[in-house]
Amino acid sequence: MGIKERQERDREAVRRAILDAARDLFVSEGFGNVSIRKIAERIEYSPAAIYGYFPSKDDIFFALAEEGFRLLCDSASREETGATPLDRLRAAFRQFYDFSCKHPQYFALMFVDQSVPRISREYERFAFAREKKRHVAQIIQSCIDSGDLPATLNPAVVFRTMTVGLLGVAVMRLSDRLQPGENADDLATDVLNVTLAGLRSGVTLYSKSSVDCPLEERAADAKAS
Amino acid sequence: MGIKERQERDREAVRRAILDAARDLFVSEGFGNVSIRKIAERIEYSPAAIYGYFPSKDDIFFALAEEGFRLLCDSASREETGATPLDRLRAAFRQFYDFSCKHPQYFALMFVDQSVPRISREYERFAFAREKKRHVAQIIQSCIDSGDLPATLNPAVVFRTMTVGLLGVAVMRLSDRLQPGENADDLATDVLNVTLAGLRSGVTLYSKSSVDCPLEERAADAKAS
DNA sequence: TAACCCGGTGAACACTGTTCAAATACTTGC
DNA sequence: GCAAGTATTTGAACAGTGTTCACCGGGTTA
Repeated sequence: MGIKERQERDREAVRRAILDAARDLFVSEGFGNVSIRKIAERIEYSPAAIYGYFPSKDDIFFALAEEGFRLLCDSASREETGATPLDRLRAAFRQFYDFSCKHPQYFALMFVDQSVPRISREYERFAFAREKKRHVAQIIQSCIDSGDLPATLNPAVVFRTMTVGLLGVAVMRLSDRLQPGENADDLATDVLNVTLAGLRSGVTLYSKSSVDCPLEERAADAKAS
Repeated sequence: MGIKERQERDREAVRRAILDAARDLFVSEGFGNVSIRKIAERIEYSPAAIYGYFPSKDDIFFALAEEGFRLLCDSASREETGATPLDRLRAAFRQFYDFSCKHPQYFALMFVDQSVPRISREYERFAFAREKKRHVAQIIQSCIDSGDLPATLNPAVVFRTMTVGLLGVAVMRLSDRLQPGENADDLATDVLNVTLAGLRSGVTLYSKSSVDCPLEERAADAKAS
């Protein structure tokens, strides 16, 4: 009765081989230069065989994006031994920026590329990422509790505000739009400091958002699909 | 003696037709779906003819990016009738974000796409954009002069800090990574306010940068090419 | 052993950017 | 007006892309 299981294992092994080959190719050549035929050659299968495992090329990239989120969430799990809540918050977002430097291809796939927009829709599949987000929101909350951040702030909006600043730096760096004299790392530090300072200053935020997607939105989403 | 000139005009007309066709295609279908053959069909020329006007497809996109910068700089020139220097500064960056909403394809080409990174290198060609940047830097300086921003701030770094925040929001919006409950416009407002509040709070910025690229960098750049 | 099923394959389709020899259109010199 | 020369335009081809599909072969099941 182990036949079915062995078949399943084999299938999973090939699936992994495809993803590994795709990852190797796209970290070394950029995801614009990854082709089904190159992947096929690397795993010594015919190009058509890949379509028995993934319905399209985009789905391979989608799986890689998921892998990227796993990578980010794992790396961000360590190094939270900051002294103060504010230090831990700073470290968490610094790690977000560092990730964009260490894994530029993954980062582009996860946050920039327009061909993989399903991410914000696939609820179940990215539950772990939302879990991570919730964790950072707790750090933000502890900053509020300790008085490092004003009590008027919404943790979810703080999260987004800090995210987009560093996302901007990362995009600027990855798309090579900085002037020769400018340094992305220093800019990241400045953005981190300026944003935190701004948040501490007691500005009133307009955005309405919560760490988890509201239930009514989830229902509307389910109805749309 | 007008023949040479007429020839040149004809050439320029075809060049324009190519760019117009490319622009139409790429604002309606996204620049990933623009092909030389589609452009050729639109202008009723053979695909090969286009290579008499542009050395490669990337150069067409590069020309479009330049056009986008012209569009941004022009649109940003109006509406500077803010009451206070700070209002004018806010309006300038709000327009940057608005541009990303009004012309998403241009914006992606100008600030996100990795296949057009020459922009930061082509010095002469984008002199007008640096001129615009200098203008915004002057607004920032007037904010400093009026006491709306601390005198310790470097205008160029202020410029970058505000840019990357809104760039982050724009990228988030364009790549469709916001959660269903989140609103990009509100987020842009928050980022604008938080960043300005942070800058006003008297943080010390680490980045060293100037509005114009330092001369020694220009020399190094010229040597590299 | 025969039937079945399912994974892998080669070939093909419709695309893509780009190149190049050949043909055409036009300008110039006689 | 005709020939020579020069741009410009073209069709065809090359090498590549994602994707589909009829077909084949081997392991599984009856």
